[in-house]
Amino acid sequence: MNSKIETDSKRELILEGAIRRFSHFSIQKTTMNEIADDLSMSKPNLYYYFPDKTSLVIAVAEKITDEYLAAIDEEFTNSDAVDESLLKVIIIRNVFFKKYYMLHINDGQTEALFKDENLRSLMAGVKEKELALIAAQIREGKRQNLFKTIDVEKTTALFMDMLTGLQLCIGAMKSPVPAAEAFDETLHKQLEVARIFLDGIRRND
Amino acid sequence: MNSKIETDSKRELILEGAIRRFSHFSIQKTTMNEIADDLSMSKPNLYYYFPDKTSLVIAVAEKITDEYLAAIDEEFTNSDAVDESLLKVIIIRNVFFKKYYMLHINDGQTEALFKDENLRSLMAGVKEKELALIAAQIREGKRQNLFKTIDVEKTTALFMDMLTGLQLCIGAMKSPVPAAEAFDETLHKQLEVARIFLDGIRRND
DNA sequence: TTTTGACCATTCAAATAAAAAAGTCAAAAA
DNA sequence: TTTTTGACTTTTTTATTTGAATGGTCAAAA
Repeated sequence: MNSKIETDSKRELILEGAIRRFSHFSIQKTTMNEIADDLSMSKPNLYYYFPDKTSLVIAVAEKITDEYLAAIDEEFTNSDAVDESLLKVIIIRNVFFKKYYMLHINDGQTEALFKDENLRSLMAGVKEKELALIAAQIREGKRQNLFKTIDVEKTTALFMDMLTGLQLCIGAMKSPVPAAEAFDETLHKQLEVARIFLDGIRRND
Repeated sequence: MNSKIETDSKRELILEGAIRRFSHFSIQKTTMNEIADDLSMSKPNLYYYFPDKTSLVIAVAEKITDEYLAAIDEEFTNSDAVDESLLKVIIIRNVFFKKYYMLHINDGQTEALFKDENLRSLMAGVKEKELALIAAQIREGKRQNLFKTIDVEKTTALFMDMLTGLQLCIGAMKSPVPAAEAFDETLHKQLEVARIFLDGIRRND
């Protein structure tokens, strides 16, 4: 009997291989055979660790989104100025978006995958956690009398919708592979609007 | 020889018929035959007034966007409070978006059509004019010392991008025919964020 | 317990055929 | 001369087929 720890590390290896393929080409364009070949293993062996492609995708999504949420959390715990850290989160968002753009985990371009209830609920959960983190930060800003007496939940939702909307503008001018400049332009716009937004909810005494 | 005025009124009749079809079903789903039949005329007769479908579409787009720009202009000339009129513009935008949603003049869903250079430049011109109108209003707000010393052009662009982005969120949850609630939710979000945005650029003495 | 070659079933994409729509023209009607 | 039309051609779109690629299984070996 092999150790659980070795099985886990093999799973980890597969995940990393899958992420490499997924994020260079897309999920749709990478085959299970390619992932197996990259790792010099057979396809059935892959299926020994992951029952099907969907569960592999979900595991990948879980890993990546955990990394993302951890990065935000890290920023919030290590920061003092509330509004500065909110701007930093925008940068973190964009780093991740750029890095894992090809996965199209955000938009519904991965049509077929997104019919899967598990993936849907995973992403819903991530969005919820993300929202909770940002909301906590905004609530803290309110507590510090930095912000006006706003409805924290609603304001947070607006803030996030605004960012997402600006993000979508990138996909709207749908070149199959969006140029690097497009990402940077989006980031820039998001930062500018966020600054105005934060000014808009800032207390002015 | 028939009068020019009669020819023009016939063109107008055709335009109205086309708009009716286009906005109930989409541009793609309405055929030249359907438009002709609606008006009890033959297809070749239609082609006597419009050389091809594209030029008919462009004429329709021109008519509608003129109506839109006129509505904004009207609002701006008849208003006194700058920020109030900016919020009203959001409502006007949404009325038009809802009314002519099926035309998909905004987004690039009308793929084929949008390869047409004439239509592209028309829409670019409309966007430019729209931007100029809003910019004038924001500039007026600045002149009245209502707003901070901001870069009017950049701020206007951000304001519009923010609205467009929020608009796109509607299409992101792409149900083929978006529910009426979705429109209203978008309008509501746009108004809320716009209020915060305007607070953000407002002078606070 | 982990790994694999050989295999099946399903899905996807290229090719093709069928249908529909865009667009033309010569001639008639106004 | 301007406007209108029936009959026709060409182009585009849609449906169908078919062959290859891919996801997924299994019995057997390591």
